[in-house]
Amino acid sequence: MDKYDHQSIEHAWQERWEAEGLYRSRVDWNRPKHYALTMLPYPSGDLHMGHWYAMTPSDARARVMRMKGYNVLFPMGFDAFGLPAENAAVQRNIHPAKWTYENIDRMRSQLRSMGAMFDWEREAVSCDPDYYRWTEWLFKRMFEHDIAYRGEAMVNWSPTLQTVLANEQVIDGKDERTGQPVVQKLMEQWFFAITRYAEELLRFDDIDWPEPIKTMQTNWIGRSEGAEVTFRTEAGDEIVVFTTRPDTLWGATFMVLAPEHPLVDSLTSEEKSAAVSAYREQAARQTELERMEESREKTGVFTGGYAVNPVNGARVPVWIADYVLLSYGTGAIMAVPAHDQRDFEFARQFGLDIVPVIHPTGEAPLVEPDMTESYVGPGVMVNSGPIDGVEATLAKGRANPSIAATIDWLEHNGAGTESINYRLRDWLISRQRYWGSPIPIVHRADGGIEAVPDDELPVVLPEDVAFSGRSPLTTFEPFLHTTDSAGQAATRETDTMDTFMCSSWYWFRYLSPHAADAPFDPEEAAYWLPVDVYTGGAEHAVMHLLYARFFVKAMRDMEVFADTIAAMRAHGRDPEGLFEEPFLMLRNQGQILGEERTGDHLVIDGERDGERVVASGVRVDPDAGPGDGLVVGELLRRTENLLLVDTGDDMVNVEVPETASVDIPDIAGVNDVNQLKHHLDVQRMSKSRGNVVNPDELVERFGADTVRTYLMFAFEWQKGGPWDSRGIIGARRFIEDVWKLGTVAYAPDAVDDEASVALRRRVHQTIAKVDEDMLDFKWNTAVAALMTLRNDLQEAQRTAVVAPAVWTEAVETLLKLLAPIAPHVTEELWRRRHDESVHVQPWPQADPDVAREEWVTMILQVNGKVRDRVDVPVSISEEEAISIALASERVQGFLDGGEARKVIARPPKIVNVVV
RNA sequence: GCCGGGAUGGCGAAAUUGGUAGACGCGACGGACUCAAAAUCCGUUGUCCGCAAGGACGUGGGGGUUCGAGUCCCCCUCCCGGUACCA
Repeated sequence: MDKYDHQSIEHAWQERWEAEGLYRSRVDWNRPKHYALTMLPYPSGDLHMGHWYAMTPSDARARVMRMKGYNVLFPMGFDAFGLPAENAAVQRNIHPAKWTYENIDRMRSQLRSMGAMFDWEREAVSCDPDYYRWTEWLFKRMFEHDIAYRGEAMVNWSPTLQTVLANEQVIDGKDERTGQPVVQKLMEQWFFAITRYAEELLRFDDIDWPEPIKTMQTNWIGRSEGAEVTFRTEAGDEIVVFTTRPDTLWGATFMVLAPEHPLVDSLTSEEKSAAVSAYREQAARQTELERMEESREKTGVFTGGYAVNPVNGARVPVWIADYVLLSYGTGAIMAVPAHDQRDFEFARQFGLDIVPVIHPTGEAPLVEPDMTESYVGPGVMVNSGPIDGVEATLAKGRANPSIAATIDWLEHNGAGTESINYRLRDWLISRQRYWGSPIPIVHRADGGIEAVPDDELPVVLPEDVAFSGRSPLTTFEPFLHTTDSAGQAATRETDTMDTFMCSSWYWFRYLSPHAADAPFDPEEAAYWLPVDVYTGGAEHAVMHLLYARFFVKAMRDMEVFADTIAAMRAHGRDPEGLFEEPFLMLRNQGQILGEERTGDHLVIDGERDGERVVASGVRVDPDAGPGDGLVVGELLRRTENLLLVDTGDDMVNVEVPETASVDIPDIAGVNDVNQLKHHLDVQRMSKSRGNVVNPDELVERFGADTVRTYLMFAFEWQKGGPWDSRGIIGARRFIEDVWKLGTVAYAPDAVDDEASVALRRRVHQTIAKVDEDMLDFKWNTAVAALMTLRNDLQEAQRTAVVAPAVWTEAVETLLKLLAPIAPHVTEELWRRRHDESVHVQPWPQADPDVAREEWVTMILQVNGKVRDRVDVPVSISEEEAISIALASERVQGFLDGGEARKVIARPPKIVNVVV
């Protein structure tokens, strides 16, 4: 028996699989297809644990499907445009293309070390002209169908990055990548009309996606039912407002416009003009961040103008305030302070009228001066003319009687219409950046724009450019100057596309990455589409996954799939419903965090103040013992400047005032409380925290099979969790044990039929368990079941009484079931026994008759507490079960000579005797 | 604040969806092998009481439903993710 040497085995098999083309996937209409997709990585430089965690289980499942007889496509590529490459260019004077392709080369070889069944012939790289030619082509189709349009809009401008960001990329008024503030700026930009698909994007009927993702997308789209109501200014201009509560119109006592609203100028009276423009300037200067950091106190100014409430002719003052956003609804609201908390606060702030129009259910009528907050509960409409007495419920839209009545009234009287509003805004795809797909548009001398002809695509990024801060496209003359369709001088569009554009269609390019006359080959697409299962991180819940869905729906409407549908029909496949959604099934993995650590060992000097200690000095010293300070112990928890310290026999609360000194020898410079490490402080892995676990080193030391097995075993996949470097040894022992079982010469001393039957039973139970768990993404329990089979095989080897055929079936089943998880070691062991690859073996099938247990342990309870256990045949009847239970000595003891009041029997599981 | 998800041994986690709580693994402890250590093998390992047989307690906290609750219902606490003046 030779020793398990993971390095030689893994290298050898990776090379041989590649040479044999084991993982090439070809269209074969005689076999069912399975398109498994895992999110493509950004080529940042090195593959990290997160990639392994996401990809290797996805690979394992694809392998199971393959062994189950499916023709499986499992491709890989790189999402290669983006800002980091450009930053590298500026900082290190290396061309973005060079930086990107070098990273791709390194990551490709790291990906190969996983031993995954990626079909590298189908690799697609989004920054290849071969690829972005078709990104441009898709943009052009969008342009032709008016889905892509040019519009002026308040945009999120990042002064740091010198570019515009999508709403999805702005978190808390800061850029999600750099954390730098973002300001509002009016600019002409390219948009995709994703809002046109809002309604369709809310439907998830035919796809199997996690509920949280569906909820997040639904919230992001933010559908609101209500009405648009037209108010008229005294100058005769119309102000349209959107409201979800048209029934409260009779309580509208003023209006508020967004500071940027176009009607502000004409509304503003002369004496208010200075105050209004001052307020508008101040609002424009503010970043979103500043708006949020401000106290929630409402600000605003009166324009001096008035409008007329169309339901009752009331004259209402028009204000401007920054709590009304130009980009949502119509940029103007009717304010109903009695029944909207924001309006209420505003009205109190500026002494505006508050008129209640809902009489709360079961309470006294609202009296304005006594109100301390708005009333948003149910009741009956009052002071509301035609809808007085109508019930107002908590239901939204027409489901609420008062809203339905009001909408009918508005429509009948021409004052408004039923309307639906979305929080979702059109997708801003312009980026003032170099390293992205060019937008194939030229600007004519006459100010018009036109698309670059298809046969001139792609508009190629010029290579020989210099990088500073701004995009070189804006100044590089050879790129800038071109001619339009009439041969006149024209300039190129210098914006490039958001990289989410590239990743919104990449799974189509995988089908035929070299196709020269279409984004994808209809013959390939007709067979492989749609994607059957998609795996990746939940952080893409609203951006990538929403854009991807939008793209497929838009492509469908632009008839990009016409040839594919024709090809499907030619092959007898029904295309109905196959081009509505990109990914039929979606599953998200969690995140692997940095390793847990113990808290700092602290020495604290200071004074006791009742229960707590107020520190004068805090020092980290691992060697300190009791008596070295007032409080000595491990830091368990820190909340702001409050520490919870475990001294070994007590928990002490310590307050660390700003004046206290903090000394952490490992961290240079002046230290503060925030730098103290507390117990169980787990964080995302990052270079700056120094808690990155490098998969390359683990693969070198333990082997890819062990790393794969451990990642699948140690976590609940959807959840993730902190890395534990101690646990990996368990996976390694398991792989080594499999090696020993697979290489040992088994020769029983004697054969015991009962032991043989028992082992076979366990084998078939394991098949059923692993099969179910692997399809259901429960890798941890699948591996646990295989470990249990390992334990049984070791036992069988020790006792040496099972029949050789049973032993062989057990070992070979273990190899086949483990092959998707640990593809190298199982291949080596299998090929020592057989000529073919283990990876093309049929997936084992559980025989229920073999797996069935004959005897089980029945639980005997008295008053619901377990008092005895007895082995019974599974077929035991209720009567037999009860008589066995009552005959039990232990049960008798609790009966104490008396009668059972009641006996509940669930044979053969349990009998509960109630006394 | 609102919307999701969660809390089970020293640790990662299981639990056929109302029926033996803690499978599987890590760690720890004891033993074997060894001059010794590592590796490996065997055993123990929820807590408490008990020499033992056994008993009591135990799935974040409090109540409830049930013969029986980690699982269902109500209330509360804490943690994670998303989102936030959306009219």
